[in-house]
Amino acid sequence: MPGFASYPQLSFDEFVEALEQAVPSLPRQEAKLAQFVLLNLNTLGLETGKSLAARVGVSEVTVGRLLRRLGCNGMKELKELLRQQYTVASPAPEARQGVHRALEQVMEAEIGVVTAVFQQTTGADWERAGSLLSQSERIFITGFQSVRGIAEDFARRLSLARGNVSYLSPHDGMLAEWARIEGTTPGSDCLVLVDVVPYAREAIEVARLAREEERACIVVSDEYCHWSRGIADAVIYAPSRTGLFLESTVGISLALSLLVDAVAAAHPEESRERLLQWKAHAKRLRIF
Amino acid sequence: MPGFASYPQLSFDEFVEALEQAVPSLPRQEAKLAQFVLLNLNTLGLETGKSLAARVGVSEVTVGRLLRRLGCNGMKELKELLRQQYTVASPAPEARQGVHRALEQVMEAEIGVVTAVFQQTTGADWERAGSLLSQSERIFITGFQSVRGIAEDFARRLSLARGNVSYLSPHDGMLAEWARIEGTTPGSDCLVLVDVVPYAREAIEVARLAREEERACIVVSDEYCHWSRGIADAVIYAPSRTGLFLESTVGISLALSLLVDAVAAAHPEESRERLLQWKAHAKRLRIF
DNA sequence: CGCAAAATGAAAGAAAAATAACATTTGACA
DNA sequence: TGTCAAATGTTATTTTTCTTTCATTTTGCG
Repeated sequence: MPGFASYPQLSFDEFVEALEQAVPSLPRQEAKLAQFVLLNLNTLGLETGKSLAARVGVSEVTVGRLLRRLGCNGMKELKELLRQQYTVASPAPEARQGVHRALEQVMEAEIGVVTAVFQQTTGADWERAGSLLSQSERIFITGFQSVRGIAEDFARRLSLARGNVSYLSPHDGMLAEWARIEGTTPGSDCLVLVDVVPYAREAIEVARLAREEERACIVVSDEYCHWSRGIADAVIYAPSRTGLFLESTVGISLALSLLVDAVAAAHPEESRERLLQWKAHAKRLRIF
Repeated sequence: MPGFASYPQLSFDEFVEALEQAVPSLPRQEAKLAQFVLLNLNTLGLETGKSLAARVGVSEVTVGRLLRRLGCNGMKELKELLRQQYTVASPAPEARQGVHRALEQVMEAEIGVVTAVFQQTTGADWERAGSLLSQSERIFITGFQSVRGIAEDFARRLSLARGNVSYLSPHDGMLAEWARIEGTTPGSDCLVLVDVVPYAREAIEVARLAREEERACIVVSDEYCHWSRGIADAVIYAPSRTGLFLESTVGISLALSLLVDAVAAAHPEESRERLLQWKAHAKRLRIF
C-alpha cells in the first residue's frame, strides 16, 4: 500500500497536467468527465463529487475512479490540492530543504502571512495609513500585552524616519500626553494601535477616545480583529495563526517595517538626515 | 415557510457587502468569523462550514447562524452564490490585490528571510538553543536599541511556555539579577541576546560576562553579526537587509516565535497549563 | 459469435457535514 | 448584585457525500 500520507504527494498543477495527458487514453465516460473538469477548473472547488457526476452525466463512482487513476485519492484529497494551490505562496520548491518536517506547514503559513501583508500595500487602507503617518503633526503609538514591545520598537524606528513620534502607555502614563493643549489643531494627531488576540479591552477604549477627540487612528492587528473596522481610519491586517503555540508576530513586524519605510520614502531628505544624526549621537555616547 | 425558492435571492457581491456592513454591529464571535471570511474570500469556496468554524475557533453552529443572519440560507446556498459568481464572469477565481511595483523585490527578499530562518531549524545551533531554553533553570533575555521591544516581547511570550524567564536590562538594572547567589549552580542559567546592526557595544560585553560566569548564551542576530560565533553557545541568524529604509525585523520575530514554540513543544503539559492560567488571570483582571 | 477483460453503475454502508433543539454562558442594565 | 435577553456552545438528528462491493454492460479480439 503505497502512500500512507494523509497529505497529497501531488500538486494541483501536476494533477491538471496528468489530467490533460490522460484524456486521450481514457475510457469514454471518464474522458467526458475529464474534459468537463478541464473546462471548469475555475469552479472545481465548489463542486462536490456528486454534483460533478450529475453535471457530466456519469455516476458518482466514476468520479472517484478517475481521480484515483490520476493519483489523487478521492474528492477529499482534490480539495486539499486546491486549497494548497490557492492559498498562494508557493513555498519555493527547493527552499524547503532542511526544514524540519513538522514545520513545513508552518513555513507555508508564514510565507502566506508575508504575501498577505504585501498585498495590502496597494489597498486604500494602506494608502491612508501611509499619508497619516507622513503628514500628521504628532504620532502616538501604543500596543498591548504580547505586542507591546513591537509597538515600542516601531516608535523607535519611526523616530528615525520622522519627528514627533512617541510611545504612549495609556495605563502607566495616564494619557497625560493627551491633555488638550490650547492651540493644538484638532486633526493633526495620529494614533497607531497594535493589538492581537486576545484583544485588550483597553485598546478599544483608547481607539474610541481618539476618535472622539478627532485624532486619526490606525490599527494594526491580526485577521480576527473584530472591532477596528468602523472605529479606525485605516486598518491593516497581519495574519497570525500559523500553527504555533502562540500566534506569530511576523506579520505585525513586517507591516510595521513597511510602514516605516513608507514614511521614510515620503520624506527622503529628512529621514536620511535623521539616520545620520542618530548614528553620530550613538557614536558619541559610545553605544556601539 | 418563507423562502420557497431553491435558488438564492442574493448575489455573492451583495453578500460580501452585507458582510462588510455588518461586521461592526455583530456579536464578538460572529464578528471574528466575518472578519476571517472577508480576508479569505479567495479560498472560501474550498471551505466547509466545519473547517471555517475550526479555523476561526468558533462552533459550527455559529457559522450557520451568521450566514442566515446575512440572508444566506446556510453553507449550501453560499456555495451556490459562489458558483453563480464564478461561472458567470471572472476567468480567475479571485481578484487578487496586487503588490506595489516597487515592493516586489522587497517581498521576494522577505520571503527569503522566512525560508532562511526555517532552514536553520534543522541545524546544530537550533538544536542547542532549543534544549538550552527548555532545560536551563533560569532564562534571561535582553535586547538593544531597535530590537529591545522584540526581546521584551520574547520574554513575555516565553513566560507563557515556561517559568523563570526574565527580561534583563543591563543598563537600567545594573545586572543586579546576576549578583552571584550562594547555592546557584553554575551552568543552570541561560542568556538570550537579541542584537542587530549596528551592534551594541553592551551586547558583546554582556555576552563575555555571561561566558565567564558559566552562563550559557544564545545570540539571535542578523546576517552581519561578527562577534557572536566563538562567544555564544548557539547562534541564530535572521537576515535583515531586504531593501527597506531600516533593516527588517521579520526574521528576528520569526526566529523568536519558533523558539517559543519549540520550548512549548518540549513541555507540552506545562505550557498548556500556563496558557490557561494566564488567560484566567487576564480575565480576572479584566484585561480583555 | 463468444469469451474475457475492462468499464460502468446500482445499492448499501460508512463518514462527514449541516441543522435543530436544548443548555449554558455572557453581558447589559436596573 | 440579581435578572433577563442575547450569544454561544453541546448534543442529538437528519441530510449529504463519499466509498465499497458487486452485478451488469460494453468493448476488444480470436
